[in-house]
Amino acid sequence: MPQDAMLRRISFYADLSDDDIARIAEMDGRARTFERNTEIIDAGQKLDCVFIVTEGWAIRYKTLEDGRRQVLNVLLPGDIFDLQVMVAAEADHSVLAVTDVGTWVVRPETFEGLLTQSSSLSCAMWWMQVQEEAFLREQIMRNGKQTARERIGHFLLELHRRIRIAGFGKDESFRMPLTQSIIADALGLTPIHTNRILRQMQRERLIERDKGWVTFVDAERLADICQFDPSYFHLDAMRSRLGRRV
Amino acid sequence: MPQDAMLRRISFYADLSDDDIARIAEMDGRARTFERNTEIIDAGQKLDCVFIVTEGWAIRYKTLEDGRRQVLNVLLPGDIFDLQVMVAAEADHSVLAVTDVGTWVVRPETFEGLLTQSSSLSCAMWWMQVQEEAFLREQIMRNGKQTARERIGHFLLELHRRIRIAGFGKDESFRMPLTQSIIADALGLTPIHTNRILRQMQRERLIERDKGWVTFVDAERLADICQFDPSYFHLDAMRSRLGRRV
DNA sequence: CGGCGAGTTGAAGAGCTTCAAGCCTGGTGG
DNA sequence: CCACCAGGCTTGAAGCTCTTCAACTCGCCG
Repeated sequence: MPQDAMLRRISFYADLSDDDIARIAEMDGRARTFERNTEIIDAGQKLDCVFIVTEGWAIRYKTLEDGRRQVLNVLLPGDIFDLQVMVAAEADHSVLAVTDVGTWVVRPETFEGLLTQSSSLSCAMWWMQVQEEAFLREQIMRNGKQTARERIGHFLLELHRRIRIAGFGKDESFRMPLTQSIIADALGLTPIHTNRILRQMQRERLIERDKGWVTFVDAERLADICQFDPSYFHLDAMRSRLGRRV
Repeated sequence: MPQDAMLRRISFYADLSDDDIARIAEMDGRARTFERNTEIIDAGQKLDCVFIVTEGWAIRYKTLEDGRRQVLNVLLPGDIFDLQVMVAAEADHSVLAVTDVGTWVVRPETFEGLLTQSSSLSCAMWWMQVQEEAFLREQIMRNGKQTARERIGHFLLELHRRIRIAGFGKDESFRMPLTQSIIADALGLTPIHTNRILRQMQRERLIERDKGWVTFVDAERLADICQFDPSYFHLDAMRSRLGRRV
């Protein structure tokens, strides 16, 4: 069911009642799929619906007039975008399907209804929002003050953790469909340099790459090198609030 | 009155009724001031109140373990931080007073009451939130894909516009209390290079600097050079929603 | 089998950093 | 009233990280 990804994700942020689950399952909306390499949202377009990623990877990005592209963030299954639609804003950036992407499209009123009806759902949405903003801040930190090597390691560790939260991947590895060009555009590097650093990290046995999978050989050492401190995920706060492991 | 800055700012985002204005004026809270160069919020601390800047400049920043500092954003009079407190999160970054800073401190319940009582206020808050996230994204873009020269110009143009919205500055100039070190830490540069570029921009007669004031000699040319496109402020959308100039 | 997108590698060069030193200005105290 | 100090600003020179340009390889799909 297309709402599964959303359910799985929201359960991570809040304890849902049976009513909540029913509300999400019966939520009015329609499925819409996007082929890989197609635009889901174009910068400048009027936003009129909330999207929930049910499947696949997408990227938010901005382009400068001369074509330079900056990837802002990665969207994974369970991610919701954009709550901006609530104030009828225009998109100030674009969203591109990196793989084939499945979405569930919901009218803002429907979504708003969901939030006002259930304080658990509303709270979960706040958490997702807080986390998303934290990702943006961490992205600024990484690209502003870290070396290419640190950026790439940090980025991979973040993605791994997010993929695990979304319910995919394994303990030390995950499928990573982003091209080196996309990684480069996310981290403010050239694809060439990104490639060199990735190869170097393999040579140093920090990571392994095979058929689109990334494996951390020694995640702790890597986290140490990159100064990856996952406190910005706010998992502790959620844990203590919910009284369970997250 | 300390709430003035907040009133002035919110009026920018929504048409307030007399009731709304009264609600803000009577909002329960206390004034608190911070001397320049003191911490307003420390990373890791439990957030328990909403702050509204009534006076002065502050910066949000993160530090790496080895001391490298990244400035994430600048806080100006009228800015509200942090709505994260609504989910009782811990601060994942710090806030530092750059000048002497006046704040109005409000309990989350009080603030939430304000939002639930008035849809205008709630809507204004959404706009501020959308705008703040847009600033973060623009910061990522700038630092990731622009040259030092472009970054500095873009940053100055953004600050000028924000200061104007906050109700300060003049058409082509504004008081800018950030040191070159802070600018450097915001833009992922060294203070030395920041200085060189600033001087170069003066020599090219793009800007003038005097006694902490920055003046744009030819704002249009500068915006062109930096590819500064203020659509991320979402002013058009607000204008059409409110039916007035903003 | 051919072509295309993605990945890989080398060599040269630009942009920014690092280290080092001097300057300017506003505030403090004798 | 002036000397002095500290923080911020300014400039030079050398060097490193990352970019640019160019070419080649690999794997996949029609």
